[in-house]
Amino acid sequence: MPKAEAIKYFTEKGDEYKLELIDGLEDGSISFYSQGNFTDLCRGPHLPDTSPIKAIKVMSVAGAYWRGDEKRKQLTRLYAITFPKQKELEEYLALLEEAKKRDHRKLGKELDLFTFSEKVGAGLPLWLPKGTALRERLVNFLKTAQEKAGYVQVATPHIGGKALYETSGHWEKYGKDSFQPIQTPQEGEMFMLKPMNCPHHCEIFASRPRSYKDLPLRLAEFGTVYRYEQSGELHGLTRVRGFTQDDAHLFCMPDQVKEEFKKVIDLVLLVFRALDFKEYEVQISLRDKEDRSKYIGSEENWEKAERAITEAVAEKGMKAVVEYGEAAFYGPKLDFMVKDALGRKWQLGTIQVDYNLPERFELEYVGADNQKHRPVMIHRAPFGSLERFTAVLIEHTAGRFPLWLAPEQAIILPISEKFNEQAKQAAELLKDRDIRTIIDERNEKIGRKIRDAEMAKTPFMLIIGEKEAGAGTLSVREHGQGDLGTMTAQQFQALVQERIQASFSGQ
RNA sequence: GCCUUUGUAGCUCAGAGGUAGAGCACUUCCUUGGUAAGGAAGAGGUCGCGGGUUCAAUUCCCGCCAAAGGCUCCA
Repeated sequence: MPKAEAIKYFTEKGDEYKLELIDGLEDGSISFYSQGNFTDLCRGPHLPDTSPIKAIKVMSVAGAYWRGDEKRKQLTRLYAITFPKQKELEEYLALLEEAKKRDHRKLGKELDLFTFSEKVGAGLPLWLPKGTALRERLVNFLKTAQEKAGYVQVATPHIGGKALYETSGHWEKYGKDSFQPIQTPQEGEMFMLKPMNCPHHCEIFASRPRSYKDLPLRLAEFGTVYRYEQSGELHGLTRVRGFTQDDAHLFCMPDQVKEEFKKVIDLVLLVFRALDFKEYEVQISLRDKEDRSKYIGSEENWEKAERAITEAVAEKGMKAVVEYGEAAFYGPKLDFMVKDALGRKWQLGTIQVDYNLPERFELEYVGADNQKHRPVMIHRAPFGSLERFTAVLIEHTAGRFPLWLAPEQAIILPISEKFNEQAKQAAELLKDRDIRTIIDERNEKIGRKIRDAEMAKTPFMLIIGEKEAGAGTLSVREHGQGDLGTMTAQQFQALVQERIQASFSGQ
């Protein structure tokens, strides 16, 4: 249809939205499609005809901003799904049901990992003992890996003077949308809850003169930060207002950037491999192509930073997608995206090259030439945040954590109360052998104890009855597998160690 | 923040203008049982919070808070 005719058609219909769309279309590329007596502007075709549509279900309704712009009006969007066969629709719905069972919010509650309290506040997770046990293991795992990679740990406070964020640019960029400054009895004195760790780390770098011999300086901190996320964005542990980043800032000389960046890629991949994350997308997050006002720093710095990332990725031989407009305001990023149970993508690991904050904080080191030089910063977090990482881990494993991470690795199940004493002795023995063990001392039958332990997804169940008490052995049952037979505590320990080692060597 | 929906016991949920109910969990007792739920009794709730309408509100209306699915945002 010619453009003029299309405009006439929608003017008569009084459809301002379609008129706006036509306005942006080339004359000659304007097509209409009809279905029955319904005719509308459509780029089409989606289907040759409607015959394959046999099963339809409306999934949800939601408001959606016109053309994705939150300053524009919101229209009602209907989400519906169709299949050629009713059975396929049912299968798809069953699949969704299965995915919901892996939902970390549901499993987090069932497995006693974390909780929320209205009194504490939305988006402020409370880690329960079992969740904390898991979290601490993740932390220790990464700390060990980082120590090997030449990182040093630092610790900084949860707040920082407002001036710190004026220097970094965070105040200007996010100040209004942040938790507001904290006042003190001292007139005019203000502190911010820290939304990032980098400014504090910059000050550590600046705390004394640095030599090129000190570089790269790798400052690591499991730093808890607070961001006032929009209320509608909060989502379980994946999007929260208080979270702990496995953060580090690497201060390097310009010619060290690429090499350091590649080493960080290796660290992220090590983490993903250890946790069996096989499906992830590597995303190069660059600036918005049109709107450059969102970013700080010179064109030259940005180009250098983007080049460092692109080249490092190419030299690593990694497949990556490029997304424009996804960069941080101070620099481009390499993001590792992983999907949750329902297929929603989340950013976990991130590595960022930053020429700008060192400039803003006037960071310097003395080079071999005895001249002052500006370092380059790499911001990086392999997990991203412990909260989000744990959430995705729960959904990937459906709560059946790798043995080395399981809050409880074994549960001792006495056949009857008569064997509780022997169970306690066995538990002590296993704890001495560094196996996290609990006992089910309840007055219940063995079938019941096994059922509950299976539901709690405890990796190993150790049954002690008359036979075992007499022989000094344990009957071992593996979660989801069944009876493995009897063995001594020593043999069981060997089994556990073997399993843990296997999970680290990629089976 | 915006749109739609939801909020009843620790959990999953039923209920109705006349001050609440089930299953599981919990406590006690009986049972001492060998690989996925033994039996009985008991206890447990300001029906998210604050207003309003009404003789009477947990139920109807308004506001707030929180949650779910989207949109927008994400240092």
